[in-house]
Amino acid sequence: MAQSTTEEDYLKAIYKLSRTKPKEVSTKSISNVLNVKSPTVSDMLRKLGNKKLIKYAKYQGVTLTSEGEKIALKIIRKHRLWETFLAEQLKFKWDEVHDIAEQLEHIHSPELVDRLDEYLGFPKFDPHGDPIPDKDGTISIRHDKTLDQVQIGQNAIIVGVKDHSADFLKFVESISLTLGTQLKVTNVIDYDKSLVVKIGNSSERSLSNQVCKNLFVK
Amino acid sequence: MAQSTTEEDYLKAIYKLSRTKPKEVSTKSISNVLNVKSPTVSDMLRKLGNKKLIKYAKYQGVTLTSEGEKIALKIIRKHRLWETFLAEQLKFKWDEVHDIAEQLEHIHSPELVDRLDEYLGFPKFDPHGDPIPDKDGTISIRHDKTLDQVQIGQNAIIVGVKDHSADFLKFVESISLTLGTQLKVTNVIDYDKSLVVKIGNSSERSLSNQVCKNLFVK
DNA sequence: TTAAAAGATTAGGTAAATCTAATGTTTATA
DNA sequence: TATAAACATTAGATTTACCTAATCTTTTAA
Repeated sequence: MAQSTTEEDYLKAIYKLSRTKPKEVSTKSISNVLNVKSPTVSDMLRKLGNKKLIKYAKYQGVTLTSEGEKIALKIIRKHRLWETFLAEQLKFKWDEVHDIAEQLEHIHSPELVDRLDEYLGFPKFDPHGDPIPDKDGTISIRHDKTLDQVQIGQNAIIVGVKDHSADFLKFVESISLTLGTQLKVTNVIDYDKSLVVKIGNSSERSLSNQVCKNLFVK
Repeated sequence: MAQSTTEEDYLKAIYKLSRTKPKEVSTKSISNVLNVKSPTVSDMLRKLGNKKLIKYAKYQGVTLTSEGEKIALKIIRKHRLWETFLAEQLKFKWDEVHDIAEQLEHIHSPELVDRLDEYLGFPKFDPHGDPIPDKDGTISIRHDKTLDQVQIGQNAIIVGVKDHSADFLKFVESISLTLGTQLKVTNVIDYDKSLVVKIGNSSERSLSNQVCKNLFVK
């Protein structure tokens, strides 16, 4: 049986939350992510539980069943493939693609997703460096460290972002910190854990700890 | 104020119906096209009337206001641009693109439509030969005759289809009657108004009047 | 020209997804 | 460890888009 786009949004949210936080996902956290009140979430959890897409026991938080995870990964696959299309083919900036992909991810057509994948040359990562699940739902897990973990004197290459907000993306773009950018950590300020880095060949620049924690590097 | 996708579907249906039938569109005809019962249509007409998107007087049929027509044309523009993308870029067959475009036409992003238009090289016609409204909502009107109006001995080129059903499209494709195909009317059977035509360089073939009426030619 | 048929609208109801207010359960801390 | 705070659920209401049954209005045809 098919899902409504609302149900898909919940499954995606639960999937993403279960990656970071403890495995059990709370009603509150879903409510925050989806911008709905908690009773709304409770209702939907009961519904998804009945459909066997999540494991739900009242007051205990939820986890996806393998069926639920499969659906979540399909949505994420579509989202990231569309983001790639928008950025690479239609030349949207990386802070513009998210909202449009948020709509496109709900287009239903298995054939379309796979053709798009092929059209784009089976990309492994989206414009933000996030891995794209393949046709079978296999997704590679990110093992990269964040920039705040890089030692003084070492080099790093930007391979992804943790914060996907347009604000953050616009900021890092404005200082030329796009994917693939090389940089070198020239100093660490103990006081506020900010870093001084040299971006490419330009002059040095200070980056707050908050910024560094949101940049994946290799 | 924005429209729901349902409202958009109604506006598009009214636009299309007002092209063929008399200018005033009936509740019944909308109900047929959208596969909903007439009371549902009545409700929606009242709503669209309040929003000034249609001119609606009970029992009198409806017409679009210029605001309503503007919206309908935007949807049609999106639909036909997406169909073009699906057929030309993703290599879908012309009977496969409609259903997917039916979903894609509701993606909301003015920027996206215009970039897609540019990406495709500002196409004037979609894969079925239907004109694509431009950015300002200007649409060229089809003046082409249908194949049943071609005289014996004359040549014709397929430039469009009137029936967009997958069944019809599959059939005409199966006998190589795609857009741009040249043919010659070699005989007209008075009895059932069927035509005998020579398609390209292949052998002759009979086409029923119903088929001929659904093929636009030049 | 009027009565039956066709078509349109109103009345009343349902399901999905949301909300607020009230109540129940867990967790954290005084 | 008792209790306040935080969190989750239930109860009841709303909106949108749909339905069926009943009632109007218009059209058609006898």
